[in-house]
Amino acid sequence: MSIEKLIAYFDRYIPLNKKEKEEIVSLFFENNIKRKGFILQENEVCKHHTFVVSGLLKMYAVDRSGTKHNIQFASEEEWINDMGSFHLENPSRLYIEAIESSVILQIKKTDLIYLFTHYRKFNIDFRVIIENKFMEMQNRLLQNLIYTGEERYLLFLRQYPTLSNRLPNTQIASYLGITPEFLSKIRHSLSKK
Amino acid sequence: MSIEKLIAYFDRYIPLNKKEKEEIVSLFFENNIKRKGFILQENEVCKHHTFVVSGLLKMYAVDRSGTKHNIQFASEEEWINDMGSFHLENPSRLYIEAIESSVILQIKKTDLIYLFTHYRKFNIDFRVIIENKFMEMQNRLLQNLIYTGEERYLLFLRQYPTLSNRLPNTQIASYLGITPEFLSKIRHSLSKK
DNA sequence: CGAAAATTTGACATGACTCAACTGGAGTGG
DNA sequence: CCACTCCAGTTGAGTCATGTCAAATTTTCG
Repeated sequence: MSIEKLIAYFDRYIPLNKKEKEEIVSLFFENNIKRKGFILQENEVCKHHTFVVSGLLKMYAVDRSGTKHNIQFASEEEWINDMGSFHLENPSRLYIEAIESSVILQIKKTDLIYLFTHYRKFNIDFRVIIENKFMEMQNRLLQNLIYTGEERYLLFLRQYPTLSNRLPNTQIASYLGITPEFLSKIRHSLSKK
Repeated sequence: MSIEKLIAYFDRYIPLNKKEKEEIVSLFFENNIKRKGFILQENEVCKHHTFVVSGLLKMYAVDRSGTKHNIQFASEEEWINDMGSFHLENPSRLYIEAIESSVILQIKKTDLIYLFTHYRKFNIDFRVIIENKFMEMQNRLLQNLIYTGEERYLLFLRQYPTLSNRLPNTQIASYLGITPEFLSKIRHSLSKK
């Protein structure tokens, strides 16, 4: 069962007692998303927080000219949602789409808040999760400011070797903030070294 | 007294009782930072979380060629630290420097953790603070991916009108991820409209 | 007042984008 | 399981946004 993966995940950081495990089982629900399926689209309110059991999702924004910009990927044991829309309950400007067919576990906002108010543990755990995401985001911003496309590509390969293999280059380019054509040229010039 | 500003700040979001106020008074300590003074430099571990009572600070990274890249500003009623270094206790790669002479209140990591473990309130409050910072950071990343320098400059003026007036253009350019020269050209071309 | 920093300006260089055309391989329906 | 479509990847020519460097000018703060 997928829910056991989530329990094992929590258990690793904040050992859970029986009652807490039961809460998890009753509050999270499972979903299967096919390749190219969406769990969030522009103008919807992001109503759930999502834990990825297996598969791979991407979150992206679409600009005026229709170009997609990947903000985040989420694979096994990672969390994803549009935090802005989730907390403020306003329409999202983002999409969350499955790159591979995926199994996910979701929780409604009210239920997550229930967990936060009744169990200090979860509050701490989610604070730490988000602190980590914040640092990752800050690093990425810095890398975008400091490094060229080629350097960012090499850093990405080093930092996410597994992901690199699962992702088409188009998706990597969109994440790095360059065009697929330019990434192709980067790869060509790297191969000559 | 500065500490009252901090108490008023907390009080606004999470009303505090007498005991909690006393904890705040005893755990935070005041510091005066002169213009161009540092509260964090590269290779130091970031040992404190900092609340700005008055003044203005910036956090930045320095790249290979010596160029500074502003990551964040913090003025009245805002928090600043290098979260990575603070939590993992490893040497920071960032600087935090006063742009204006500032009055700040600081708390040691161990004391902050004491607050987190003994008062659910603070845990929730800091989770919300960081969620907001995360969203801000994500927005900024997106803006950097989607918009040109000129567009980002106009967005900055609109989003932070007060800050824009207090900051030299050099600092704004560094935050936007463009050179001061290029910002100057942008301003010139805007003035002709 | 005087030094240091900020701003401006111009000539030139380059990283990265756009558009269009071509190729090859992967997924899908019959 | 084959044929077909379609999408990812590649390549090249031309262009644009932004950077670099250097020098002159103005502003700011101690």
